[in-house]
Amino acid sequence: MKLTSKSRYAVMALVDLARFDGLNPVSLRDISLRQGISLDYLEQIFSKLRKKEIVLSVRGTQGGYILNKKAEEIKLTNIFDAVDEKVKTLQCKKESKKSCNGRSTKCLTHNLWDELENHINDFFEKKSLEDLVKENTERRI
Amino acid sequence: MKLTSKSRYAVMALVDLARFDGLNPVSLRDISLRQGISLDYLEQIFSKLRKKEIVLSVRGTQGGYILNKKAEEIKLTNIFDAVDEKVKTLQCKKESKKSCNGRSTKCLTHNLWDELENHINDFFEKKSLEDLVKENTERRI
DNA sequence: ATAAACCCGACTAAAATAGTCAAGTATCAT
DNA sequence: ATGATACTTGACTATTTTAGTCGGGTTTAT
Repeated sequence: MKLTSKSRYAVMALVDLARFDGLNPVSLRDISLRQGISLDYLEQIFSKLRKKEIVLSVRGTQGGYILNKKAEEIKLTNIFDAVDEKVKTLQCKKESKKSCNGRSTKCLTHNLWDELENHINDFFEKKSLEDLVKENTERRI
Repeated sequence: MKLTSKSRYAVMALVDLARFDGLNPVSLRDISLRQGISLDYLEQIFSKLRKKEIVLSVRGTQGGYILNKKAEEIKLTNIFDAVDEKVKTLQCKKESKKSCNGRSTKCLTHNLWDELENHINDFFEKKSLEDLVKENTERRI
């Protein structure tokens, strides 16, 4: 399983975007400055978010990004999926062909990792971008 | 967050050990053969498990390892902790000093990762080695 | 026209992972 | 006693992943 700064940045950037969303597109430059994330890196991340239709881009001056869905419809699962952050406990891919077919004593823990994955995915499927924005604005009152 | 093959091996090896536990010590060589894990790597892993008092070693011929606690008392948390598998979403350590103190817009997602960690740790704290052994023996009937 | 912004692919330094290797020490069986 | 078995320890290394950087585009508002 992995969960690295790329997905953390993606979530941070989208929360930032969601808060300023509505009027004008938000430029990566602004997000970069506010969140302290490298602009170049943000571009990579948003390229993926756009391909998964989580954001829309507006090119040219005054351009930027806007959310392509309501914040409440964007679940964390979608974000992680977009940036290739596999919520995956390293499994027995190679072994599965020969030995991890239920009969062998290998992969005793096979089911465990499945269970864990489901457990985590549940968490991410329930949590939406809107939840995070709310939590944050509440806290700053 | 990390969850790599080291912890997978640790769990696999301990389930294996638990199943053969009781009579004689189980040698790493046997576990290595049964589970297809490099003997050298297992030695590294068991060295850590021993230091955390999860297993006891018996040296010399006919030696090996035995569980140091009842299987039901060994929770997955303990195992992960022993092999240094931090269940930790990479956090804002460095930033926290200057900016992640509640006032800044950075670390908007700070709480999220805490929540996630707790969620996962719950899972691991409930699951014991015995659970895994049972699940496995049931499945093979 | 020009500057602001997105777009895209290649490159790379550093860290983590998944081991290997070598040289021990302890204990049992004979 | 002595050899074989098995644990003990620490150093080493190849591979992969991560977290970016860099250079060159294209689009569009003003």
